[in-house]
Amino acid sequence: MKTIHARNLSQEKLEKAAFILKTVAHPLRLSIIDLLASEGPKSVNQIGEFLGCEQSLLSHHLANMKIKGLLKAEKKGVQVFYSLKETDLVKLLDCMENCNCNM
Amino acid sequence: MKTIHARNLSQEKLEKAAFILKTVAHPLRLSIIDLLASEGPKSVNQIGEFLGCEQSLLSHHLANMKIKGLLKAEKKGVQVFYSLKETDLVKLLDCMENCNCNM
DNA sequence: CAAATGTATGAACATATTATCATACATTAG
DNA sequence: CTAATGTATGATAATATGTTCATACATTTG
Repeated sequence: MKTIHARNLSQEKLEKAAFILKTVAHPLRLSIIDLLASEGPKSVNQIGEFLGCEQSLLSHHLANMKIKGLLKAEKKGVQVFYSLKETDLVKLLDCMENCNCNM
Repeated sequence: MKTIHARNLSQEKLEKAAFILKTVAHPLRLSIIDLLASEGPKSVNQIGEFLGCEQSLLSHHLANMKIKGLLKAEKKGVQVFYSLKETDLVKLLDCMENCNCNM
């Protein structure tokens, strides 16, 4: 793919934005963000119970979002509490929530 | 994957949001949206010149975004002018632009 | 130490996404 | 009608993503 010259957004901004959007563009991940945003840090099990999601799948998603810088993790004993690293993510959720895209 | 019970966002909202985010989560697509948002309807060739992108690749992306309800197309002679169908997309761009996510 | 609990990880698989190429189609110009 | 231009499409290939399963690892409890 050739270089992109966007009028308003720089190439770097575009790629960063796409990277974040890609990481977030999944129902389960959105619900995780939604949960952590409104409830604060939660352990893997707690998140799993809230969202009705299996441990392994959840762990994979959490690890991925952590690697990509969206979440942070804090270990307390045998449990790991995840929370939002980038609180700006809430803005994205708000944006989507108020979006009347009729598709 | 089991059902998701998000605290704030309904399952339907979550899937709709993820669908839109997925469609948009690509540098080229973001730049297309950015261009159409600031310049209005543009033909495939015009977009290609602006963004330095090949015809076929661009056509595929445009068709995809059209199918998914983000863009609309109007044929004028041999040319096809694309424009934003969902102007709310601009909000998303603004949101990403103002996001200080340090990743 | 052994067992129980909470979490992570790797393999395997299915599916989706992105890009490229060749070619088809539609419209206008000559 | 033929050629030129603009756009769309299908096939293919490469890569990425999402899910499941089995199992490993770490920590606490008894």
